[in-house]
Amino acid sequence: MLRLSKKTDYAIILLSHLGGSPIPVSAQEVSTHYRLPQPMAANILKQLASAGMTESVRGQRGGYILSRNAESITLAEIVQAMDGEFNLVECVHEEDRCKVAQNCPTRGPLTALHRRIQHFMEETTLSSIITEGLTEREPQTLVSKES
Amino acid sequence: MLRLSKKTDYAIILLSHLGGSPIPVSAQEVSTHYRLPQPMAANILKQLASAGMTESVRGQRGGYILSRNAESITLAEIVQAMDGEFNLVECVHEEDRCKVAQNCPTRGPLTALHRRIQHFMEETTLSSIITEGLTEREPQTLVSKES
DNA sequence: TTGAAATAGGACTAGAGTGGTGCTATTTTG
DNA sequence: CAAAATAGCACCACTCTAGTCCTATTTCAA
Repeated sequence: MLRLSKKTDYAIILLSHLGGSPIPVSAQEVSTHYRLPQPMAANILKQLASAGMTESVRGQRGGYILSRNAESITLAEIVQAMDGEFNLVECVHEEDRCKVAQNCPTRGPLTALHRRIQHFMEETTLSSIITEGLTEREPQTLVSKES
Repeated sequence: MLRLSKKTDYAIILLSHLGGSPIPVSAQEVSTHYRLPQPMAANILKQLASAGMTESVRGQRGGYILSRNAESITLAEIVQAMDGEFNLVECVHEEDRCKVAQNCPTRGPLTALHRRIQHFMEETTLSSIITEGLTEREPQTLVSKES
């Protein structure tokens, strides 16, 4: 249905939160703050840690902090970590396996769309997400379909 | 996983094919031409017909033709017919239901991405897909991520 | 007029993916 | 030493996807 998974959605929220804290934040804290189930939050933070976007601090008073600054973490990276490789259509990166590769009319336009989305996600950094989240609290213009 | 369904993919192929034929094309024909399972092709063509993009001709020598010219059929419309409403994240069009709407950092950037994708899909017509499919048989530049 | 070829409109199924939970072990602090 | 936290799993219920199948109806053509 062309939708980002909820885990990716949550991951963005959690990373944005971590970006605003200089000390480790626990899964408990974020789960209560955003009213997410605690095991869910814990799992996502674990996944982000093993993907190298956060560092963990174990033990009491432990939690997670960003392992890099928010400018260097991209939306593309987050999606990749949570959802896996992004391929708009199956054949985007496997043209040789396609049955009708030579006369397939979809490759051109769909790979073009794929590249646009990929490009946007690579250009969108966690820091820009944090900034937008702080400033654009009433995104009327963003919701309407017409420009 | 942020992927178009195969049915959407097939639908684009089939519509492109119909765009090149002045006479009705049957499900049988396209299924053999593109090596798709016949029932699959038949179902997709039925669905496209009920969505108003094709018209059906029943009986022997029947089949489907485009109900409008290819310039007026957009990728957005095809995706909508096969995959349903496009929402990059659940909350794109239901901001009031969101638990953390006020301090949700994802709305801004994700609705922006949503709108870009939507816009591209609305700008991409079936006729442009057909044209690209005819001319760009070696889409090297489209596959590479850099550029 | 009758049979073949085609659509109409369903229901249906197996398998994959999603969202979410749970458990045990380990680490660290107070 | 106990509490609080992460590590690394496995696991489940549910939904969605891809694909199949069946019966009825329409139309052409021999």
